[in-house]
Amino acid sequence: MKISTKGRYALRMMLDLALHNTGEYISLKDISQRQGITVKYLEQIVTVLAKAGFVHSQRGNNGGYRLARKPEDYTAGDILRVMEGNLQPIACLEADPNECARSAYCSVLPFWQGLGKVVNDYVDSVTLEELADQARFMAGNDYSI
Amino acid sequence: MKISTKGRYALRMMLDLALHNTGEYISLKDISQRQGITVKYLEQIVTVLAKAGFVHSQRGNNGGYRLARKPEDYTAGDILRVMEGNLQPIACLEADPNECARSAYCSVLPFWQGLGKVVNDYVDSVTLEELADQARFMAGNDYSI
DNA sequence: CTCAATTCCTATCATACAGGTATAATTTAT
DNA sequence: ATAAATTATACCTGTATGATAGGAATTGAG
Repeated sequence: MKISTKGRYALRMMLDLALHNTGEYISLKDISQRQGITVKYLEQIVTVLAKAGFVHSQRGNNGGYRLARKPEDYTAGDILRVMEGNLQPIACLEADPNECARSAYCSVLPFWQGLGKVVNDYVDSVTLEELADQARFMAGNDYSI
Repeated sequence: MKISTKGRYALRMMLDLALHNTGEYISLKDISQRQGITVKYLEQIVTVLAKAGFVHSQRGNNGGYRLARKPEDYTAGDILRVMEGNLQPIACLEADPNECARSAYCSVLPFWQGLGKVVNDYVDSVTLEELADQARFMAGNDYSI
């Protein structure tokens, strides 16, 4: 019952991009220094975010990444689901194909469905802009975090 | 972001005991047949439950396990936390010793704390008795599930 | 007392995933 | 051209998960 580092780091990376959302491209090197995550690991994470259309990339010198939309148009849930897959607590609640044989008469299923719902509702209630606001508030306008 | 089979099976096992809560001891063999889980795997799970004082065991012929308290005195959260550890979404939120170095100025921490709270509040809002009611309702008094 | 049922204890094993490193190819701005 | 950056791929190590298995110890019933 844990969020993996990929999901956590993705959130911090998107937050970093939101705090430096000037329109210019931000290099992974800069993000790496601010966040204390190796460039190599960030590459793996940002590749997924780019494929999902969450960030735009620019190759070459002065290249890097920037947000594809405005910070208020991402929820934390959007970002986490891209990295972690759906946020359902058990496999039975994912796509129907690999449906559990007991599902028709599984009396615990509604309980798990309820848990999946509160989790997804919560993470979708927080936007990237709100996280950025929180970061600016805590850092007193020092966006290095 | 998944509950492991240990947690899921523990819940089904406790539910099975609740549905057969006659005061007599229930053998793992019986539970195994009803739940489709091997006796050997059930042993591992019930050992944890017994150490936590959630079930009482009786050795020897006609031995087995029974609930230590009434079904309404367990929450699903009690059972899951015993098997899964605390249900916090990230390690930073566990015991203070291995505290993250960034925690003092981590602007994402409140978000994760909020997620941990909705998860724990939800699982603590459902009792074993309520799960048993649901099972009896769905099975029409056939407690085999 | 003995036997059978059952808990208890300790291994073992395969697989998957997490977390991270390394190397090299390709693209682009200047 | 060349430097900086992305992109792709492959590899590595450790740990957790999801089981299975063998056997010892305990107990109740006959």
